[in-house]
Order: sequence, then structure tokens, then C-alpha cells
Amino acid sequence: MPTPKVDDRSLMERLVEVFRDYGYEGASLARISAATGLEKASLYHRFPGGKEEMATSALNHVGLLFRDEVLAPLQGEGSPAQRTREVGQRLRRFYTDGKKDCLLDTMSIKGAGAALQKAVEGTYEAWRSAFAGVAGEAGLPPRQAAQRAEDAIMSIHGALVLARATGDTKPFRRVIESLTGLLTTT
Amino acid sequence: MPTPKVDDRSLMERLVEVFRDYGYEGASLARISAATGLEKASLYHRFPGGKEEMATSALNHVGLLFRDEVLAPLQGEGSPAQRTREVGQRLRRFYTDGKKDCLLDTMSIKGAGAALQKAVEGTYEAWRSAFAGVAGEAGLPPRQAAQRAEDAIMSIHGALVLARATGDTKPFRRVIESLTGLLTTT
DNA sequence: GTCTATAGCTTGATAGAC
DNA sequence: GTCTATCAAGCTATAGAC
Repeated sequence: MPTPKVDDRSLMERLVEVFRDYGYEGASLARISAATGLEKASLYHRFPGGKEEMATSALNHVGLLFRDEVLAPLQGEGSPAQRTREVGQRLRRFYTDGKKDCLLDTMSIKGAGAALQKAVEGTYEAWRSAFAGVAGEAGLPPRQAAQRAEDAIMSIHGALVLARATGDTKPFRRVIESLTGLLTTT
Repeated sequence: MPTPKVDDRSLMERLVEVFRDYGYEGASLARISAATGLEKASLYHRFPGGKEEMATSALNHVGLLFRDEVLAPLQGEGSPAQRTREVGQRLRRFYTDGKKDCLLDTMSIKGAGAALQKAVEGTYEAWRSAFAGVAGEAGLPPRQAAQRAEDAIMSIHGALVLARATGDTKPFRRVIESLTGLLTTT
């Protein structure tokens, strides 16, 4: 059977889901196997580096996905406010209205290796500079733009933590609504 | 030897540290044993309910500590702004300037039982109502006061996630500086 | 490329000596 | 109250058949 049972794309998606929900240490190969439909040995065939490679692959996949599916409009057409509104909608979809966690959050807890840490930092930096860019275009001086970008990212992650801890997703939706004002109002 | 090797208070402190850094699943009994200086069997003597009881105890301990050491000044003397400033200082100490994580965050990741979830929610609610209370005293209408309290808690947790993921603790300190304005400016 | 079977270690938890 | 020794079950990882 030279044709894979699960294609790379959906394999990555399910992998992301397990690591996102359980963290690195909590994502056991048994759970991963159940979520992907592949036996452990098959997982090692696809990821010879073992669990750590599964985790870094998932993280890199999310990084690219986030860039292409969420941040992309910031480099597109329209006013800064319009583009930021569009990104807000995509953030809602990406985190399914606050019900889904952020992989960067759950994976940055101790227990994972240094390679993971690098991937996390890179994705954060891409996010930060994209937000700071649009804030700058909206007329904010560089220092302020950078702070607003940080503030926005912090609010979003704080909202996701709150949603995970209390089950209440309303604050997340409120944060998304305030995003355009935060990033593009001088 | 009827006298304990480690007193309850410092036992709880070290317990909190392990769960905070590694999460529920990552906090193995081996790590807990190393951190506390007690063998596994001794831990089971102090916590007959096993790892789950260690976790709930740690969580409840932090809840009380946070109420007494951080939130307490909100019910004390001084103007709302003065009291909020004092709480900001205590938050900086509690999280050692953003270098320490929040137990409520790392422990709310899947893998722990339902008893833990309840303890997490309770501590959050105490925090939320304390913040909303001082915002109300500062003259904010109830709905706005509640939102500001949520915003403050989200910013703090977002800042801690950011610090964990990137190693940069400056945003956390900035959030603390803006706390008084956020909660007490009409 | 997937599987079953298994190795070897670590996990949470217990029994019983002191 | 703490310890050593032990258990079954879990874990990550590998070998080898198809």
C-alpha cells in the first residue's frame, strides 16, 4: 500500500488538535494514534524523529497556516481599518470563537525541547510585526505601533486562557471587536 | 519520626512550583518528589488522594494566597487608585515580574479532573469580582466595571503567556503599570 | 505505508519495615 | 512520618511481516 492512509494535510490538522488540547507531555502517542487513525509504528514512519518531530511539524504547520489564513489580508488591499477588521473575522474562525486554544500557549509549557521553543518564538514574531505594520500604516508612531501590537496579542491570548479556564468565550469576542480600534486608532 | 520532614507550608509552595511549570500531566511524581525532597510513598501519606489531591491542594493554596497576599488591599484603606497601585506592586511580586507562570493557566489544560476545574473557576471569579469592585468604587458603572476587570485579567494572563513563550517580560511590567488607569479611570 | 508484537523505561499507586 | 521495594499500566520507540 504505497498510498498513505491519511494525507499530510489532514494528518497535520489532527496532530495540531491533540497537541493544542493536551500540551506536549499530555499528547501521548496513544492519543495521537487515536486522533489520527494511524498506529504508533506508522507515525514513526511519517515522523522518524518521533514525538518531538511531530510537535515541531505541528507547530510549523500552524505557523504557516496562521500566516496564510489569518495574517495575509494585512498585506492586501483596503484601508488599515478594513484589513484589521478582516483579520478579526479570521481570528474568530481560527480559534472558533474562543473555543479552541492557542498551540503557542499550550506548547510553551516546560517539558518540550529547545527546537519547539524556537518555532514558538518565530510564529509570535511574525504575528507581532504584522500587527505593528498595520498600526504603523494607520498613522501610529513606531514605538506606539509596537506597543499596540503587543497589547492586541496579549489581549487575544489572555482571552483564550480565560475561555479555557472558565468556559466563557464572550470576552474573546469582545476583544476581537475592539481589535480594529486598538490597532488603527491614533 | 512523628515530626514532618517538610512543613505543610513549604511543601505546598514546592508543589505549586512543579504544577505551575509543568502542568498537570507534566508534573510527574518523580519531579514532585525531587522538588519536595519527599519520596513518593511519603507524598501519598500526606495526600492520600494521590496526584489529583496534590493538584487540588496546590490550587486551593494558591487561591487563598492570592486572596490574602495580592487582592487583600482592595478591601483596605485609601482611594481606589491607591489601592489598585498597591495591588499592581503585589502582582509584580507574585509573578516575579512576569518570570513565573500562572497556575490557573497551566493547570487548566486538559488532562486534569473536574475537581481541578472547579477550583480554577472559583479563584478566577474571586479575582474578577475584586477588580470589578474597585472599578465600581472608582465611579465606573457596573457593566463597564465588569468589563474593565475582565480586560485587566486578560491583559495580565496574556502578558504571562507572552513572557513564557518569548522570554520577554517587559510587556508584563507595562501591563502592570497601566493597571491603575485601566481599573480606576472613568 | 501500514500493521502486530515487543522491548525497556517511566508512570501513578501500594505494601510493609522502621 | 518516612523510607525501600514492588506492582500493573502507561509511556516512547523499534523490529520485522505484509
